[in-house]
Amino acid sequence: MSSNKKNKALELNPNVSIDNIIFGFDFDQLYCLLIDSGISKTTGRPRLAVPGDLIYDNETLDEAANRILKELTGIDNIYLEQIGAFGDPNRMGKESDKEWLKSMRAEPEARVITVAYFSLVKMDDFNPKASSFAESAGWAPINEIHELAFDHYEILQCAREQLKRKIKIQPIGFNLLPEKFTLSQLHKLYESILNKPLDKRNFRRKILNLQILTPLNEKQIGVPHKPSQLFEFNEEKYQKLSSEGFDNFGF
Amino acid sequence: MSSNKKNKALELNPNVSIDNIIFGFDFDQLYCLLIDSGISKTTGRPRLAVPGDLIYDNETLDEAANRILKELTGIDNIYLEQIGAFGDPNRMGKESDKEWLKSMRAEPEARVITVAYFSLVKMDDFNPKASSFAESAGWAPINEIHELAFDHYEILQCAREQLKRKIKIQPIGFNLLPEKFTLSQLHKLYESILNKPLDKRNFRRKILNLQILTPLNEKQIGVPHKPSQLFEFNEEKYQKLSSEGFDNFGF
DNA sequence: TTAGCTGAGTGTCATAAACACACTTTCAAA
DNA sequence: TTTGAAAGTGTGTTTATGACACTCAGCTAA
Repeated sequence: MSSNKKNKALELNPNVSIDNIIFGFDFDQLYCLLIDSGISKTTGRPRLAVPGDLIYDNETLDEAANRILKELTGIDNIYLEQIGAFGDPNRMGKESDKEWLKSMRAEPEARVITVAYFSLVKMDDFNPKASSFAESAGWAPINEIHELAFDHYEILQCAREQLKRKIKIQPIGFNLLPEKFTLSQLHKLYESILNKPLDKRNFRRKILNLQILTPLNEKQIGVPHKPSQLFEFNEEKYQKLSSEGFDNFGF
Repeated sequence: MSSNKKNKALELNPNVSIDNIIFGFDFDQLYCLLIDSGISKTTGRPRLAVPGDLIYDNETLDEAANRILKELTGIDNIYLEQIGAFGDPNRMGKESDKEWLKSMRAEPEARVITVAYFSLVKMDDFNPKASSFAESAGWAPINEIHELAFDHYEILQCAREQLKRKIKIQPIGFNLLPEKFTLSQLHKLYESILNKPLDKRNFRRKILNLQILTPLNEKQIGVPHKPSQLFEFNEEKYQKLSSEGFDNFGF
């Protein structure tokens, strides 16, 4: 780390990275956006990882996380929450990781602490983009991910736990849905995140009692069954609710 | 960062530090352990900060946090939980901070991300110790702290919030009490952490219903009022309870 | 046109948790 | 022996939770 160069602003910090678990939901299950850096020479398998990058010395951690999101998906203004720092000295010790580091990093041996984030995106907004750190990127169903580069699998599990914890307390789930959605979609989302079935009637009662949903004069069209009422999230009412100290959705 | 020296194990990483919010409780209010690095030349006031240090390249973040705790208090094996990373590029930008950095750090201009922890200690165990990073250290009542070095005040507030959140879910409060304690002491502890009064009878009922306390054949002695029954925390029962999926103390 | 499929939508009862609330007991000190 | 100070205790009300099964609306295909 040289510390007093003129172009400090453009300098990557070799010791701190951001990794960003990007969650999506397709009305059926949770997905995570993974990048593929190609077939590993050491394992012969594709090397899947969570998108991430070293930070620049002039950006905040949140800015870096947003930058990564933007570079990869082209989208902005996304729900983003820090998970925490992961810093096992051997977190990048797998052979396939070292191979990748050598090809990508100016200081491949440097000890890197990563700050993990998760973000919640509307899957429709996702515009896959060539990025500096991936040959390709795509959505993987969360339950079908069993192995990732570095300590990313561990980070993913922490992200799932944190999302579980958080959604019981704040209605952040709406960030995974389009503006207009049905109660069944929301129901399925909660089941996917909490990873357990929730009684339909009890769920609807609880959500509706919160009064943070505005029913629209609109229904689903073209579905081969009774069309569902559409709702939108009422940010304003929620702010009022939470300013009164409400912090429990009770799932 | 040189990356392939022989003595890598002994190298401080100039870019990553740990700060450790150490909470204590004296049966009346919450305290936080602060270090005093002497009178600032720029402000003329004592420079109070949370204990912390750069990390070594061969230690995990948890190990570094424990090291800081040990160096300062001489105690080991303490409840420790990560809060998260704080990385505003200007987090060390106050004049009094710069002054201190110049006198203490090999690379005073380096951009430092800090990983914050909080720990819960039994105040009796605290053995003040001369430490490399402080002239003196002492307990400050949490509600009387209004200003700290760096971004430590902000970190402290996050720590308080996280403790609040966590104590509703896990009985970590016992770490702040001696082995043997009374229900009133526990009651006061919860009130201090949650920062609101709790009904005595409802509190006692809730705690006792959890069945994680073992009543002892012992009472307070020498108190000028009805002596209180002493209890101890039953780790075993708690483990059983939480393995059954219990995660809500309902405060 | 109608029969059949699919998911939407709806209400009640029983149980459990939360909350509000006031008096008696035990010890030490004066 | 009186006083002060905190310990300890129970009930009724309200609110939230959880379990549970049928009808409705629209589409499709025979």
